[in-house]
Amino acid sequence: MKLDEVDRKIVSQLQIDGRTTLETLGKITGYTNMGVRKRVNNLLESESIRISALMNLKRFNFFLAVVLIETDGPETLQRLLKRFENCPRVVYIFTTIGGFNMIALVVAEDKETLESISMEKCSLRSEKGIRRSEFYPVMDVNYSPFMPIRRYLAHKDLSVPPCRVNCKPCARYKFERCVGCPATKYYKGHL
Amino acid sequence: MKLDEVDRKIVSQLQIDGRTTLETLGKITGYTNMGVRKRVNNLLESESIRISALMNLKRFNFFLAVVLIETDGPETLQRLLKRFENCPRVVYIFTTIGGFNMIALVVAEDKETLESISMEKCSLRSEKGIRRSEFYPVMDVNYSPFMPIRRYLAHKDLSVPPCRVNCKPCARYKFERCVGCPATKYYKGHL
DNA sequence: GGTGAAATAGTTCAGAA
DNA sequence: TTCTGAACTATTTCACC
Repeated sequence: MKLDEVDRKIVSQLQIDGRTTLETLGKITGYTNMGVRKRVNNLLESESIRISALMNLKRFNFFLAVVLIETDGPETLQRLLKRFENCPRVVYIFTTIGGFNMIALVVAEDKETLESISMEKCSLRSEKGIRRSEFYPVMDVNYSPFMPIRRYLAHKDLSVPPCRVNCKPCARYKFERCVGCPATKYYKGHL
Repeated sequence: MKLDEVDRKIVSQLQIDGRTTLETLGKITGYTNMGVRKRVNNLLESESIRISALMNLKRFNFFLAVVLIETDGPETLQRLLKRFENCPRVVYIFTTIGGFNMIALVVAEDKETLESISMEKCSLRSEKGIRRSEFYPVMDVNYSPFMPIRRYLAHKDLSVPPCRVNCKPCARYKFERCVGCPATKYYKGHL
């Protein structure tokens, strides 16, 4: 995908405000609103860009962590990716080249719950076949506190979490040291 | 910031499509468009959410890397944060607790240029006071290829890059092994 | 990419809950 | 304080150039 000057102006503006009207985009580019509409629609339909609500981690008191993982092979890696595909607490999982072959960004609504996804049965590290892992709690997110948090707010009515690890029998959940999975009816958090 | 059921529905929908009309949001929540307008404006004005264009890393052939850094103290860390504040290639810098105290997400438009920001004078690791660093090129971004890339498309007219390291005298830039900083007039990339 | 008219959507504000 | 309804303004859409 290549962008010309006009596309660049459009995308730049939509980065600042994704709801900018076609009219305004027209003024910025010197096109009519129909002209930019076609550009914007092309960018969206080709999935070159997506216009989406990001959440302010600071405002919602989200706690973020980076998890580094070394798996014993590609099967474990694939199993992990599949298992956490719909986990609301996983923002991104990168597969990487190097000593660690997987780096994940995870999020939770308090420190206790972040601890759960660091060590409990529902954590990334709990998967069989992980040789080594490191967990880095994030103190501060620099440059922009806005992040594309996935699915945190949807359903809340499942009886089994997307990762298939039930919260109910978990000691941390029982003793109120974890708010549980946001996708299930067991969720006790504020979101 | 706390969200009620209505806010949650609104934000959920805006995550899927940030340009959803107030009318549609009204239908989803059972409110009138005025009702949701207030909600949406509150969310935006309080900076709880931001609606923004994300770029598809795959579509634009972006190369991503995770950089782990251990600094010799808080001064180095602050200096680094300040220096890369406006670097278009830095997506996020997290300050963390643990063996590494800084984790950055960086982006480039080809492998050669990614290599530059891994080792050249304009790289994060070039800062004085770094004890140790690791660089993990990302093979694959899972779950969503969309990322809030900052400032990549703006200006392109500076004579000195935001990090203050000139591209012109750099050997990699001269020998076409780096497209240069996207914020400057020396930029030779496709974006 | 642009036009112009029709259709949708957004805004304002007085008043109800 | 929060939402509604109706009138008004702005924006978007559609078929066609």
